[in-house]
Amino acid sequence: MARPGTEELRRRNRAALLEQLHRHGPQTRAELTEALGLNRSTIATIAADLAESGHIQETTGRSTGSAGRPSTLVACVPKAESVAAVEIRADRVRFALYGLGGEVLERAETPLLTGVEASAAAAAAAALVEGAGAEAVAAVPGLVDAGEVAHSTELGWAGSDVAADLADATGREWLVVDTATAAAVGEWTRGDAFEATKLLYLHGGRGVTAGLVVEGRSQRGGSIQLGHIVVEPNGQECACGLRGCLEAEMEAFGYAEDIERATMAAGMGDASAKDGLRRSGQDLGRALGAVVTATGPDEILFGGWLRELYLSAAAPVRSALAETTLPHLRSRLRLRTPVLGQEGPLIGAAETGFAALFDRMR
Amino acid sequence: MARPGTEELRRRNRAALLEQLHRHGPQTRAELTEALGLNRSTIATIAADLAESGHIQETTGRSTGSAGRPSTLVACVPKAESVAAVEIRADRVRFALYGLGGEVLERAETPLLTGVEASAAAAAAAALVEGAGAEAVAAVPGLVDAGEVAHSTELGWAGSDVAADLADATGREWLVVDTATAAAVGEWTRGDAFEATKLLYLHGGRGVTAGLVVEGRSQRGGSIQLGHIVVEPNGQECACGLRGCLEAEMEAFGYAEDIERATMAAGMGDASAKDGLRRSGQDLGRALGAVVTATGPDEILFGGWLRELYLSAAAPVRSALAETTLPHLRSRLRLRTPVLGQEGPLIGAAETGFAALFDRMR
DNA sequence: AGTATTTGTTGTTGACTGCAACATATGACG
DNA sequence: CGTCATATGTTGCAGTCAACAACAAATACT
Repeated sequence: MARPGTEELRRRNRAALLEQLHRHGPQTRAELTEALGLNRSTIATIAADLAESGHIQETTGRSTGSAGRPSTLVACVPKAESVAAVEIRADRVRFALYGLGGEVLERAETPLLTGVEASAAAAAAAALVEGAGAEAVAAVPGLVDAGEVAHSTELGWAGSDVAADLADATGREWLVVDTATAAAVGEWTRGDAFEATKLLYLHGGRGVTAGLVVEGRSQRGGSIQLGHIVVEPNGQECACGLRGCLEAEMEAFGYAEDIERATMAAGMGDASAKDGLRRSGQDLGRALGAVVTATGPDEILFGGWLRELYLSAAAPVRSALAETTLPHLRSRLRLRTPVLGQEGPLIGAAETGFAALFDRMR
Repeated sequence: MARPGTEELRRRNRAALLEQLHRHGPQTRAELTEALGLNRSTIATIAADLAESGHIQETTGRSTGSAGRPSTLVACVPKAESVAAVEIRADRVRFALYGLGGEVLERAETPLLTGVEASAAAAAAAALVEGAGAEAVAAVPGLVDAGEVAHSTELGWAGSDVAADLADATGREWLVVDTATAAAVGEWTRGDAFEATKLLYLHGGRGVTAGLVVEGRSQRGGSIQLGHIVVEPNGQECACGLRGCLEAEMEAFGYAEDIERATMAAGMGDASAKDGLRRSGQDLGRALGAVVTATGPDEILFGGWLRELYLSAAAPVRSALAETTLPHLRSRLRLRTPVLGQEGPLIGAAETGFAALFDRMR
């Protein structure tokens, strides 16, 4: 009875096969053999195992055009495992249940009164989730550290133990990640940023945060308060108590979530709007410069309203960045906008949950 | 013949046992059983295996004072595996050969002419190493990325492929890490910073760099050019082409490696020296603020001449840090000085090599 | 001196993966 | 349309591994 020994191998291989299908879609057994580096017979054993437990479904292979016996196609069953993802925002809580392979099984949302406490948001999330999914993950905009939200400009929270609140409200464990990091994971796994080894996602909501993801995986401390990088020593007073934070300096220009109006005004030739955008872009570039020097990403995505800011003020962002980062760090840097839009944080939260699920299976 | 399958288990367990001995010193088989979570009999098998290959030595157990048969003591054999560590500095190349368990087997150094090219430094390193050790690791002060030194203020290099130069000169593979990261690894593994989950080591040489280590392991992009964080927009011109870099601003105060003179002068009441230290500390604190916000460490070590700066200007460093980081990030932060001194980078480089060696054994 | 306790040793067992031989299903070719 | 080449699934077997249990050994305690 060698359980923790040899059976660990089986568990690892099971998890690897399922993860492969989850991430890269239906594949033939031959492709799986290649991808996992295992023997044909081993794949057969594991596939039979997973088929019996209902995780995968095999369909008799169709001809591929080339010679040889066609390989059987293997696909994961969406409902076999699912992850409940929740995004907590200032105005509402969004929920989606993702099945294996990334399919959306359910979707819902609840409006939230502004200025809501963490426990109330947790209650709203609990009502939406109702025990669905093997893992539950919440994305919260702010500085997240070990389940706690240390600071959130958007929600006005500080030191809220959201993981505990959610656990109390639902009677289960929760993972908590920050929205920017979640979105980064989403763009890497389901967007087109999978080539980036170090991906920095900027999230512009009521606050400005950033998330760093290395090879697609979030990591402890990847939650970055970009909005509280000091860009102007002795600058504007910020709600956080510091002076000259990026958020405070930007707020002085009078917009934030109201970026559309500003870009429109600038487009119509409004000089003060133009100048505001330019200076915002410059401040953002400076803050980014420090973060880039400190973390060395190779791709930066501008999400939320920063997307609009970047699209209409790319030049000042780039030039401020150029003035504050070494050539080498700059040269390998790609600046882009995300492709998943609103869904990014939810998808990324779900993928974080799936990663945990696969890890737990091993 | 199930090689890549079940034999992988054996390899993993062998490596785990050896790593345990390397990191925590001689232990009894009973302790190893506890630490690795394996069965007594399994430990016995693996120990016999490693004893035959000469990696460990078992000595009959002595009484521990408590009841029961005394457990046999197991120790790793230093010469069984070794790592060659080299530190390249502006004035010399230092070399030490470390055996399993961290023992120093050899030590040597070669003076270097100032303004030396990367290839010449590589040749000097090659002569010192001469095929010794299973792994060879070089610590270089600067921005290291995938074996290349993108920027080094101290050495005056930019875009030097040191890994390739070393490989050419020695006919073997080299790992290249930056000096600050190496020192961080050293302080974590052999110093007293093992409690830190995110350790930031500041290295003051001719340039100012930093290294980030998460749970004792260096990571891609952990090499931080702290000296090129811009602390003064439109400030002093820096050799790197930017303006207002920390290095350039500090250099304006006239010291760098000559910190002893400055602290002494300040101690004697020299007002301008005092002011220089204060302003240097302030600039350092500001740059640190950005790095802390971006990376969220829980411990910072001031190494090289920054040690002296910190010891004599802790107040301005702390207050500037307080003005540029959120309370939560600051509250869990411990500021300290390293304990390994000059040996830190070499020890850390060696430990990086041992980590690679153990990974390769698996 | 005898008992309790802890640990090393040995033979056995259940499990896993890889291999090789065979069976099966397709395309290519005459 | 039949044969051959090719690629893949299937099956029985072999080699390896870690856990377990029973036994032996070595110590402390009474």
